[in-house]
Formats: sequence, structure tokens, C-alpha cells
Amino acid sequence: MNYSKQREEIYEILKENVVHPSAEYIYDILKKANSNISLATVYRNLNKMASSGRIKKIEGLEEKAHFDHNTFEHYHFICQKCGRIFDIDKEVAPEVVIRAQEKTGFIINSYDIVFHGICRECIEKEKENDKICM
Amino acid sequence: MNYSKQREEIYEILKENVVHPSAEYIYDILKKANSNISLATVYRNLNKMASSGRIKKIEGLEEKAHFDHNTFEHYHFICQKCGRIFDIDKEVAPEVVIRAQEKTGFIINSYDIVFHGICRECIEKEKENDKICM
DNA sequence: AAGAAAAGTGATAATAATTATCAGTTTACA
DNA sequence: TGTAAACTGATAATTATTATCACTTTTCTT
Repeated sequence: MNYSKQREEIYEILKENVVHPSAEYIYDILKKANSNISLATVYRNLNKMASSGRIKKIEGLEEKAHFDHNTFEHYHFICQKCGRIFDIDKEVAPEVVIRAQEKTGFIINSYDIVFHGICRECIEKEKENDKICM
Repeated sequence: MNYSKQREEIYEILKENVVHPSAEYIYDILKKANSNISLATVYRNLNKMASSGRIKKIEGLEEKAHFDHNTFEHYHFICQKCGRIFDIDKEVAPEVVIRAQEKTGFIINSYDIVFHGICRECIEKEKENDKICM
């Protein structure tokens, strides 16, 4: 794989963004920063980096795919209110692979856990709203 | 929700199918059984049943969504060779929700685990091939 | 440093899954 | 039995993603 300025720009945005942006989100940021990049290039490079293992593709309940520069084993949480995606530490589900392999006899190469719920910030906001309504 | 013949037919196919069919697969079966059903009707009813909780929508690494009549808490395994989707018992990951809630302070309403690997049948097939090549 | 092959790019057409629309049909229930 | 609400088939529209293609960059060889 050759060096490409565009690819590095995409990677930088991914690294700065805690909430796991989609291809289009990255494209919009670059466009606003007066780049001449094409959406196809964003997709191309995200997929290339994902298949080389430099980044990770998250495909959960959402329509779009989202990407994560953190390739450490960890899980994801999608807030049903604000839509942001958060990391969840590996240790919430220890030995899952071992147990699943023992139980099924299948070879397990990878697995993803996606949680759905309400993040702390949105829980707080709901509390505020309740106060006002009282 | 009113009764509809088409919806019940769709549900029946879902119940008979162990490997969690997609909307199009169900559509094809009905078409072959000389039904006059429309693909839109299949999608409509699958989504309706999924949001009423009668069935479950599985959205993993695949492009298409797949559906499951089993709404008991359980996980899924996608075979990277044959593409079939299998059920994985809940007990491979006990207390995941409790741990995740404690660790994050988020409210968790649901979660999905999708495993990727090779199913037993495909493991056997690979062994056969190895024998032949020796 | 020059020049050729390989890899990458932007623009846009194509694809594929899913959803929206709409006129006609079925269901439920007063 | 009639009417409002829900549902249907056909098909157009939408949305995310991928393929194509002429052109540009990068890399590697000499």
C-alpha cells in the first residue's frame, strides 16, 4: 500500500473523534476544511484501512457503517437518544469466545457486541426535563 | 394491527427456517409456492413484527438484514464459509448487561452479540479437502 | 534525477437493500 | 351491512456503498 495524503487525513479525523464517525461525516469535515476529496476516496480508504487492520469497521443496528481507530478488543454502545457510539471495555464479557467455542464446536475468529440504551448525558437531560414539567 | 394472511405466511416460513432467512429469501419461497405476494409486503411485515416484538431483526456484518422468530435472549454466529446464521445460547456471556451498566452508568436496554467463524460442518469439509490434497 | 509501473484520486454512474407512494382490497366492528 | 382503518401489489424513490475511468502521485529502478 502506497502513502496517500488523503488516507492520512482520514485517519487523523478518525483518531480525533471519540464517537466513531461514518464515512460521510469524515467527508463533510474534510470538505469544510477546504479539501477537494471525493466521497469515494473516503470509502475506499476506510475499507482499505479496515481490511489491513489499521482501523475497525463497526456495523451495528444503524444503517451506515461507522469506523473506529481503536483496534483493541472492545465493544460498542449506541445511545438511542443522541445516536453517539461509545466504547465499552472488554472486561464486561470475559471468556465469551472460549465458552462459545466449547459449547458449539465452531471456530470463532471474531465477535462484536453492540449495546443499545441511554448514555449518561442523555439520562441527565431527561432528569432536567422531568424537573421542568413538574 | 389487523390480521393478514400474508403476514402469517411470512411468520410460518420464519418459524420453519433454522438459519434465519432474509426478506428476499422469504419472498422467493412464497413466489415459488405460487403466491402473488410483493417484496414490499414482505419487508413491511417483517419490520412490523420486529417492532412489535413478535420476531427479531438481526443486523450483523452482512449487507442484508436477517430475521429470527426466536425472541428469547440469545446470540448469533455467522459462518464465514457457508454464510448460514446459527443461534448461540445466552449462557456463553452471563451478566454482561449488569457489568456493562455498572461500569458505564448508562442504561442498557438491549444488546447483540455476533460471532464470526467456521461452523462444524464447514470445518469437516475442510478436513476432507486436506485429505484429498495430501 | 528520469521514467515507467503500480497505486491512488475525483467525478460520477451503477448497484443493492430498503422504504415511500398510491390506487385498489381486506379486515374489523358499530 | 357499511364504513373507517389497515393492508396489499406494483413500482418509483431513496440511501449507502461500490465500480469505472481518465488522470495524477508515489515508488522503484537504473
